[in-house]
Amino acid sequence: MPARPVTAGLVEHTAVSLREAIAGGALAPGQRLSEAKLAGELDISRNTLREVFRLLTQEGLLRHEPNRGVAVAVPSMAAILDIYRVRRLIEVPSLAQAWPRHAAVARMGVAVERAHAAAQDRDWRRVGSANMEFHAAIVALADSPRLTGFFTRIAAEMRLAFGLLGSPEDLHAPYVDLNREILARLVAEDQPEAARMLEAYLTMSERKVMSAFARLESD
Amino acid sequence: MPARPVTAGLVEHTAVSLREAIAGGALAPGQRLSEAKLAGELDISRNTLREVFRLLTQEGLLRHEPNRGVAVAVPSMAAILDIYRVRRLIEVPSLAQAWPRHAAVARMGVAVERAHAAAQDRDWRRVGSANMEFHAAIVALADSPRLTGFFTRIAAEMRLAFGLLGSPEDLHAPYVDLNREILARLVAEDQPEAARMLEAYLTMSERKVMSAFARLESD
DNA sequence: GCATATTTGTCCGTATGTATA
DNA sequence: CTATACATACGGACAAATATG
Repeated sequence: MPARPVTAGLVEHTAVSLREAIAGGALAPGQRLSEAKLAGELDISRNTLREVFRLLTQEGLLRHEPNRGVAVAVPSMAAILDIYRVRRLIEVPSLAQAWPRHAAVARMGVAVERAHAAAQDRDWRRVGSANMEFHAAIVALADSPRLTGFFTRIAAEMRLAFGLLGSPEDLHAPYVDLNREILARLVAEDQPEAARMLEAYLTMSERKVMSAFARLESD
Repeated sequence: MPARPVTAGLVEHTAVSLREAIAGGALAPGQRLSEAKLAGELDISRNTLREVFRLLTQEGLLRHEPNRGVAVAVPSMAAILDIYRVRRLIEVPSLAQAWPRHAAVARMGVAVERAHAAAQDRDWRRVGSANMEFHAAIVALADSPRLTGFFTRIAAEMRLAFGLLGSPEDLHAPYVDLNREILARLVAEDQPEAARMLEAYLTMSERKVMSAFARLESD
């Protein structure tokens, strides 16, 4: 039984599956992943799986310890603080200097509507996803491939943290209307006010995430 | 003759070598890298080399085309514009909000001295390296692991571009004294003026790089 | 503290599909 | 259009490091 007939994209395909498994909480933070076992479960070879591990390690979703294999990354307080500092640095100027008729503005609108619909269904995980999409669109306003790629990595780490915290209502719900308001200010060409609101959002969100995290660690 | 006795770090070690080969110009931009051939030359297995390729592709030094292998990335005008936009976004706030007695300030000083010494030797490549180290230290002022990692990736791309342009005197020499002045302003706790000077540097440098690039493409 | 089992790191050989001369 | 080269992926092997009893 020689090699499988599929010849392309197995690594990328597997990476997508693993990303979802991690962000979705199927793999708990800190859990070690055995090459041999996982390769067997996914029905791919160890060599292929190792390449997937390299990708996800680079993205910050896995951590690699020499001769000890890889484990799902565990978000720390320091990591969350750092992530919000970076988000402030990137998102606020992107929004402040945005052109109000940029294509990404439409993406922001779609995200707002999706968050609204999800909130009516009381599906807070979907609200969280839509919210991240909203912020990804803000970064896209800057038209910088490198910034966009960097934010994608950061967003993956945030999803990991949210998965650890659960996705309770008060972590995502308050921002549905705030996001809509930010978008309205932007299309009204009042970027300074939009940027101020975004900064307020980041401060509030950071505070909530940090306190939820503190509750979690005090077990 | 079974597996080689070395057991750790072969991938990282090889990645370092390849990075230097690329940044140093031993591998020309656009050149395709054959797995089998390179693996033979470096005396490592193809599987190991493929993992190195994943790393460097993620860093932007190589480009990967499905079923066509990897090639050394070729810097484009768009890439250089993007890099300088990102550098402005990251470096200027880092410096503006810096604590003048941060440990990274010492690194800045070392970089200034190294650049000075290299300039007296008229070794413009070494001047360029020291200059990048100076700016890496500026980013380190922000104390953000994610920002530092991101800048490392950007710096690798810049070295690639400089290698393509050659390292002529006028591309690096003017900044030795300017960097020293920026550092002096910072230790004098005049961050606003230091930040202004940094912004002026970035504008000048970007202009020179872009025009050198344009000369290169008009062949 | 030692012998042993497990797991990672690396190698090789080979099959298959895609691209190119 | 055929031949050839090459990238992609598989499986098996073994040495070294780590974990376990």
